[in-house]
Amino acid sequence: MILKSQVEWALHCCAILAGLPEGRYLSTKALAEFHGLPKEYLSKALQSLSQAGLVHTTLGPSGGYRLARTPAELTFLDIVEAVEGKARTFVCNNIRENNPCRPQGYCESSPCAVSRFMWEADEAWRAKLRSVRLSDLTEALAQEIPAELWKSSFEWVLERAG
Amino acid sequence: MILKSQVEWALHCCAILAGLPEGRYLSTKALAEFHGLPKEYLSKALQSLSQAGLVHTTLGPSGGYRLARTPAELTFLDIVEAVEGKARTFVCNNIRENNPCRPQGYCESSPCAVSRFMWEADEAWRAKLRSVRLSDLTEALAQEIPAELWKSSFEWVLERAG
DNA sequence: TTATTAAGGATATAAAATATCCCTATTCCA
DNA sequence: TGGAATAGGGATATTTTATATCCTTAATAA
Repeated sequence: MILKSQVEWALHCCAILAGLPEGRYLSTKALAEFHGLPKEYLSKALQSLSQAGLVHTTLGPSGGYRLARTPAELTFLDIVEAVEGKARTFVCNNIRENNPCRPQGYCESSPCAVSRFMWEADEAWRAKLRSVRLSDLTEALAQEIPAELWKSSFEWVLERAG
Repeated sequence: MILKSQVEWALHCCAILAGLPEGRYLSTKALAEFHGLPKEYLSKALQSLSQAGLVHTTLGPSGGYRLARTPAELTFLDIVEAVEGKARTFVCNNIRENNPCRPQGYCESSPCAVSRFMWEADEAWRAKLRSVRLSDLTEALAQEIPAELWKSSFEWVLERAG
C-alpha cells in the first residue's frame, strides 16, 4: 500500500503556489519543469486539486493555478484527499458472511470489530494529516532550504508566473 | 491506496486461531472454508504470518497453524506488517533534486519537510495499530457476535483442528 | 505406505498507477 | 481580429501491483 506519487507532486506544487504573490498564476508547464515531472500527468494531479476547490485556475497565456485559500487554511489532508480520494485505506469485504455456521438470512447489523479497529487507525492517520497546515510546510522548507536557493527558486517561478 | 484484502483475511484468521485450544493446529483448508476464501491464495497470507514468526506450523494430516504468542502479545501492527510489509506508505522520490536553480553537485543532507510530515502521519497510523492487541479484537468479537453463532463457529473449527 | 499438510516457485489474470495524445473552450496579446 | 497559450477532459497505452491458480517438494500422522 503506497500513496500515488501524485500526492508528493501535489504537495510540492502547493508549496510553490503558497509563495506566489496575490493574483498571480503559475502554469502546469512551469510547475512540471521546476520539479522535473511529466507535464501531462502532473496536469491530472492539478486538475484533482482544482476539482476539490483547493486551487483557482485561469485559461489563456499567463493562465495557470493559484491557491484558493491561504496556506494556513489548507491542510495536508485536503491535498492528500484531493489526489488520493477520501475512501478509507481498509476495505471491509464482510467475509464473516461466509461463516458456514451463520443462520440463513442472518443480517449483520454493523461493521465488524476488525473494520472498526482498522478504521480507527485510518482516522489517526487522517487526523495527523489534518493537523499539518500548508503554512507549516512552507515554514519548515524556508528553514531547511539554503537562503540562496530559496531566493533563486522564487525568482525562477516569478519569471514564469502570469 | 488500499490495503490488500490479505490483511483482512489475516486478521480474521488470527482471531480464529486465538480461540484455538493450546497445542491444536488449524489448516489453511479449514480457514479458507470458514471464511469463504480461495485456499491457495489465503495460503500465501498465512505463509507471510509464518515468515514473520507470528504463527507456528506443522506438516502432515492434522497439521496447520497456531499462534506463536498469546493474543495479548500480538498487535494489529504485527499482522498488518507481516502481510503488507514494513515500508512506509509515503515514498519520497526526492523531486527537489530536479529544481533547475539547484547548484550542480549540491547534495541534500536529509529528507525534505514534505516527507517528514507524511512519515509522521504514517507513524500515527502504525502507533494506533500497535496499540490494538489481538486480544482486544477477540473481546470485541465475543461481545458483538451472537453467543449461539460464536459457540457453533468454534465447534465447527474444533472438528477440523488437528 | 498412503493421504494430508505447509512452503515455495512459476505462471496467469485483473486491477490500478503511470503516463501520453488529442480535442475543446477560453483567454491573452500583438 | 487572429494566433498562441492555457486548463479540462476523454481516449488509449504501458507498467506495476494485486489477485489467483497450479505444481513440486519435504515433512508428518495414521
